[in-house]
Amino acid sequence: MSAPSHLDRAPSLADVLAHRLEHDIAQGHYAPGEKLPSEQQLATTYGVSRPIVREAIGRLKHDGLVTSRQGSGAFVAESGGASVFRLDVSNFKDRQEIESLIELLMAIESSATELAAQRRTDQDLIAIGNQLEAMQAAIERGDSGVDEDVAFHQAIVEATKNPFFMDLSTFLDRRVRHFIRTARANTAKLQTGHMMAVQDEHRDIFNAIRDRDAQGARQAAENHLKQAAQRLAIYMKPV
Amino acid sequence: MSAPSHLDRAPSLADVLAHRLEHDIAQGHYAPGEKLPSEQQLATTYGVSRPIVREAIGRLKHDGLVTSRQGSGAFVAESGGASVFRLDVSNFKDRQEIESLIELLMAIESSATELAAQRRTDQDLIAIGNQLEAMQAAIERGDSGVDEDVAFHQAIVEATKNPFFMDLSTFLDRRVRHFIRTARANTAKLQTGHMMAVQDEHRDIFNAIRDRDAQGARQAAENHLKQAAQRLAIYMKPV
DNA sequence: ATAACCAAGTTGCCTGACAAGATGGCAACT
DNA sequence: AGTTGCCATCTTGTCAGGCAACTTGGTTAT
Repeated sequence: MSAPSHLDRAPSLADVLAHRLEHDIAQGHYAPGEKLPSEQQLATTYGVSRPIVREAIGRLKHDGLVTSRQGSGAFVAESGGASVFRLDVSNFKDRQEIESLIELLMAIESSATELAAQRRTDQDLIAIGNQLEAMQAAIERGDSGVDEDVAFHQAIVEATKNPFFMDLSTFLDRRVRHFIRTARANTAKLQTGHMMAVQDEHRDIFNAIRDRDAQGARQAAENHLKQAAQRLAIYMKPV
Repeated sequence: MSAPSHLDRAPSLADVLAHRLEHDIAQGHYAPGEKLPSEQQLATTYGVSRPIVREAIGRLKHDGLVTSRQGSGAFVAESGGASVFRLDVSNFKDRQEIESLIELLMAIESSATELAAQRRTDQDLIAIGNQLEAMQAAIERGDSGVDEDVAFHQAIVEATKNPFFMDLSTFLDRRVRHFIRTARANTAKLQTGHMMAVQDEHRDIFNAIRDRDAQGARQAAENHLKQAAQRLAIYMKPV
């Protein structure tokens, strides 16, 4: 079935070529705006076939590092560097990586909560309140409430109206939530006492947002995330 | 939302196919761990050739959405969602987007400064101090000092030892700096008075980091970024 | 000199083919 | 029977060659 015993699969030729070109561009070997060699030429110099070159270049195009014009050639993108940022998270649960990820999540979420308090519309507030109630219902139902927890934070982030916050938060929440799930499967320890605390912290955040108290919202969010990180630490295996 | 409405260029077949598969996976049309149709099959069903299918799937692999095993097939990745986050920034001067970007930058940078104050080694402090002096030299030289400014912040972020902060900050700094450069080319207005203020704010940050005053570092950073945003607003064209 | 034009180069895409790895079933053996 | 070993078959990875659409720069004709 799954059992993804990921031995490092051999990198494909397109992989190594893409990385090589990427490296050459970053190193300034090809200047911005410069035309890079034709596919045929790259194929011969690197000893691979043209489809491989196409795949590699296609990847760079996708990452905004080069743009190509039919009939003309491929050019490395101007405007210093890529127009898309890639955040690679190795699926592997490396403790260090998870902690770094959580730090980033805390930074994003606390700022987002502050902004949400400043900008929330009445509709935003209603949405956040609904998620708060959904969380309450989950608790009384005896559910894990992880999904509702995430939804609550998502509703807050959406009130910022900042797409970057929204996207990043979605991604990070997903990641961390996934980590929690897999980790919890090992320890299998339910903590209903914790959830009451979570809900109290959530309520503080909600009240601050309701009152448009930006500073208070930030502090409430920081407090909540700090507590959450501590609760989470239980699931972390000691190194 | 992130409609790739690249007006300049018609989307390639691989593009549309990749987006389509991406959409199907996100929509749950293909479950995690499920094997998706063979390349040949996809080629016939979508009416394109196998190389195109390969390119599209290669892109999804690159983004961590699917994994493929030679001889077996391609499977959509487990672990809820992608393992890489893509932040697409349309290269061009959309005021809304720049403001959102700057907000994100402020969130990252102020948190990073706080962390840096907690974790800095003596070596980190020296590196940051060096950049501070370089900035001073640039001012006295009459330079723009944008590069030195960025380098100062980079040195701080590196002191966090958090790779995600480092990478994201690098990207955002690059983007914003690029915006400043192009915008400044229009207004072409040098502001030596501003730079003295910048330097003062930088010094406050430095001192707080030196004293390991996390709270003070955060406040100094927030103050600096707030001021910087206001100075930057000059370059923003009214909508 | 200027304008139309054509040939070479380049990307976008296709067909066909072979090698390497994986899978499932069939046959042989215990 | 149950297990083991082998093989046909499928799938991905890679290659070769070729045609169409487009860009570019020089050449020719006016």
